[in-house]
Amino acid sequence: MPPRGRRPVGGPDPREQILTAAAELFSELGFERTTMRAVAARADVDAALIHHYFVNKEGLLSAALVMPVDAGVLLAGLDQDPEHAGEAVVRRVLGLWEGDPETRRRLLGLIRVGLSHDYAAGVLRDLLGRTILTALGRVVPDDHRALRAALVGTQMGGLLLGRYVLGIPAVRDAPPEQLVAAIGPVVQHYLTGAIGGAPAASINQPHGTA
Amino acid sequence: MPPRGRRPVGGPDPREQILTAAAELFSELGFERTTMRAVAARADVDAALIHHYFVNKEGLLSAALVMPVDAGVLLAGLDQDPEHAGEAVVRRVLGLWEGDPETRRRLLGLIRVGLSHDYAAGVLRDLLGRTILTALGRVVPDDHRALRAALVGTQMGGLLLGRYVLGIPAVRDAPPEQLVAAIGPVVQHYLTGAIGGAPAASINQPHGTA
DNA sequence: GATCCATGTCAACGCTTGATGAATTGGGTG
DNA sequence: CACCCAATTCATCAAGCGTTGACATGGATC
Repeated sequence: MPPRGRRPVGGPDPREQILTAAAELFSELGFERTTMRAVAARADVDAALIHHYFVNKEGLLSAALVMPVDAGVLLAGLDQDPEHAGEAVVRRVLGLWEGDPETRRRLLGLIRVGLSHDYAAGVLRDLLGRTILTALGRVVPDDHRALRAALVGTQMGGLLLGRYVLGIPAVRDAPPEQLVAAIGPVVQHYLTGAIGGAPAASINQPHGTA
Repeated sequence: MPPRGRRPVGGPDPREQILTAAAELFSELGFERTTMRAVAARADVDAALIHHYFVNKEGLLSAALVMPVDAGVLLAGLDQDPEHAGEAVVRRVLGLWEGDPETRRRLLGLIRVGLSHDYAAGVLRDLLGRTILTALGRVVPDDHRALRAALVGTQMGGLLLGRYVLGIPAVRDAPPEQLVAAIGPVVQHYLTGAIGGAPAASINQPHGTA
C-alpha cells in the first residue's frame, strides 16, 4: 500500500488502471456482481479514488464501457461485392472477436452488462439496431430496410450469444470459416433475399450442392 | 401481519405463493437484484420462511426456475411435413411466447437469469443445444446434426433476445407471421440445407480491420 | 519558496443483504 | 388430552455494499 497523498511521477496512470480493471471485471461478472472494492483492488488503488474520477458506479460503467469498434468501419465497403456481403459480415464480426483479446473482452462485457443493466442495454440495442442499419444501408434494398437490418442483428447476436456467452459446444468449437459458410448465406438472405410475402423464399447456395 | 406460529388452514399455500413471487421477481430483475425480502413481501410471508423451505437463495432459484415447456412436445411431429419444418419451428416458438403470459414470463425469466447466473446458464445452454437437438432429431440429416441444431438455437435465441429482451423495434413490433415468413426459411436452411464445406469467396477488408 | 489544486489514502458511516436461532402456534397422532 | 413436529414469525447477526469527508502529499504557478 503506497503512502498517502499524490504519488511521485513515473508509475502507471491510476486512472487508466481503474478503467482497465473495471472493464475486465464488468465483462466477467456483469454490473451488480462487480464491486467498487474489487475494481480498486485490481487497479491497486483506494476505492475512494474511483469516486474521485468517476463519481458513481454508473459513471465508472459509462466510462469503461466504450464501444470498442466502429460498426461503420467494420462493415464498410460491403456494397463492392454485394453478392458475398453476407459472408463478409459474418467473417468480419467473427474476425473481430477472434482477434484482439482486449476487444473481445470489451465486447463480451458489453453484452454481459447490457443484459443486466439498462444503460448498457441501450448501447446494445443501438448497436444491433440503428448502427447496423446505417452501416448496411447501401447493401440493403429499400423495402423492409429496418427489418432486414434487425434480422441480421438477431442472427449475429444469437451467434455471439451461443459462441461466446453461453458456450454451446457445437457453436463454440466450430472453426470460424465453417460458421461463415453456414451463416453467411443466411445473412445474405436477410440482406437481399425475399422477405415476407414473397413465395418460395429459398436460400440458394452459391456453390450449388444439395 | 399474521401472528406467529402455524397458520390456520384454509388460506392460500404460502409455499406456492413464494414460488410464484420468486418466479415473477427473478424474471423481472434477474438473480442479483431480486432480494429475499422482496420475494417475501410479495408472497406476504416472512423472509425466514423462504429459507425454511428452500434453504438458499440458489435453492429458491432452482425451485422457481422450472422449464415451462417440454421442447420435445413443442417440436413434435415436425417430420410429418419436413419441407415446412422451419416455418413450423418459428411459428410454434413465437406462438408459445405470444400465448400464455405466465409461460412468457417464465421463459423471459429463464433467459434473464440464465445470462447472469451460472446455474440457469446451464439450463439455457441445455435448452438451446441438447434439447433442441433431440427434439429435431428426425428432421435433421445425420451430417452436422449437432451443428445444425445449434445453429437453429442461435437464430431462435437471437430472435427471442431481440424481440423480448432487448426490444429492438423492427423485431419487437413485427407481426408474428411476418417473422415466420422471414425467419422460417432460414431455420429450414439450417435443418436441411447445405451447410459448410463449400469454399467461401472472400471479400476485401477495408482499412485493415481484422 | 509560498500557495493552490489535483491526486491519493484513510476511516468510517448508513444501509442492505442473506442467513440464523429462538420463540410460538396449530395440526396430526397415539 | 398429551405429545410431537411442521409451519411461521421475530429479532438479530455478520458481512458487504456504495459512498463520503477529512486529511496528506506532490507538482505547478507566480
